[in-house]
Amino acid sequence: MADINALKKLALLGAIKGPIQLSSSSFAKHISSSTQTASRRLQALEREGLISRSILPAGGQHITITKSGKDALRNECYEYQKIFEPIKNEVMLRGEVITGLGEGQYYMSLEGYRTQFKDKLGFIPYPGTLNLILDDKSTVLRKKLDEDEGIPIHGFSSQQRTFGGGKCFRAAIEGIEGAAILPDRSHYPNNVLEVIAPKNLRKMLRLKDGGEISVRVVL
Amino acid sequence: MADINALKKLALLGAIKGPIQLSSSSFAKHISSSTQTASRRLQALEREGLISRSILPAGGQHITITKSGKDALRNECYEYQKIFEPIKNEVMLRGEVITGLGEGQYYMSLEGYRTQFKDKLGFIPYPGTLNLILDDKSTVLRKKLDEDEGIPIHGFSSQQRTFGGGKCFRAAIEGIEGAAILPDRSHYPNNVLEVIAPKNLRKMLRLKDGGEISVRVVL
DNA sequence: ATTACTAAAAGACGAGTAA
DNA sequence: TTTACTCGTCTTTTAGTAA
Repeated sequence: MADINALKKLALLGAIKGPIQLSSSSFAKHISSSTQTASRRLQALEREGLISRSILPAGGQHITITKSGKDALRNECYEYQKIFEPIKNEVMLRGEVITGLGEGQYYMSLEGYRTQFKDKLGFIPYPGTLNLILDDKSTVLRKKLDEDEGIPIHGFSSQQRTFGGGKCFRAAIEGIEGAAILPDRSHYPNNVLEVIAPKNLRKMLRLKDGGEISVRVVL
Repeated sequence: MADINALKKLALLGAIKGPIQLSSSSFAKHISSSTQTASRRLQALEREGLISRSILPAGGQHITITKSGKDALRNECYEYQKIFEPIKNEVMLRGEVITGLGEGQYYMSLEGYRTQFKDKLGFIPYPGTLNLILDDKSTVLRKKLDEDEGIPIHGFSSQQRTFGGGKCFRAAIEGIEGAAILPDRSHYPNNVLEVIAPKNLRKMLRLKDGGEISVRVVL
């Protein structure tokens, strides 16, 4: 694995938000090394896909941290938080409502899923999922759901095709009982959270795209 | 600087809470290295005062992360959090009320400090400080106060002795207006926060030692 | 001024081994 | 079994240099 510390320094210099202009020599000071090593670090980080750069003809370079670079940093952050955070059996996640791919409605209408949710969560989900794009802090905390086994939802097959499994967690969406669902093979990036509830959450909470809500997920 | 990653692993194995029993060979697996390197890592961490160990005659060793080891981890944690946390001009700190060294009462009665607080905060502090022992999460966040310049409080001299300076921050203690004070040379470890207010906080909030309160510090 | 190569110095690694 | 030494090897670093 590449030098995560160098990546951290770049993030702290602002490369997490957008491209920053930086020369190898000035970066060398930040990581207290020679310019050669600084240059090599940047090469290595680029090679591993953690940053992307464009060397400027005038000198210096534009550096941005890529998605997988952010993931690596998020993971580190999460591990350090785990050291100091008290062990809780719940996570508070905040995010912005977005319109999903529309497939949630289809899946939630299938008997194979509906009966499982009924049995395991005690409610029949409203046909449709509410999708949230989590803020950065919540995206870090969301990793906790990956580590926990949660309530398993099994896949099944119809004559035409197979439907994948996953897991879910009881959750309170702005106080309303529901669940967060994590398909084994999600179509969404890790900063998107799918939630379901017995009722239409969009209507009940009068939500529009871009509206911010918080979800308390119980592990 | 020593291998912070090895220290992180030890923390995740529980060495932050108390001594853990661990052999070099089992630690080797956790850091994916040879037993020799694992042994060397532990030696290095001990040499730098980040962990303390006692090698057991039966084999294996007891390992605890020291105070300065915790500080190093807290610092890492804080830096990673800074990457993802939105830039806020306030920090929420939580902690437990403790009885301090009693010197707060003396210092807060001195004109040299009282007039400065009056001028800079707009209130004359009640003679006495309330001391909080912060929880781990808050201790990490408290570092933000170290980095900010805050409102400076200058030192002064009487004929007998000199009194040190420091800085303070406006704060709301359970909603009551006050301030957090950070002497340049504090007698307290970094998980203790001293707060002042125009009134006697202990009385107003009916606080006893061990009572938990939260302080919103404005930067 | 840059970036990034090559080559020599420094450092880290794991095998073998002692206690 | 352990911990931790030495030693040969491999890796990483910096100095020097080119583009």
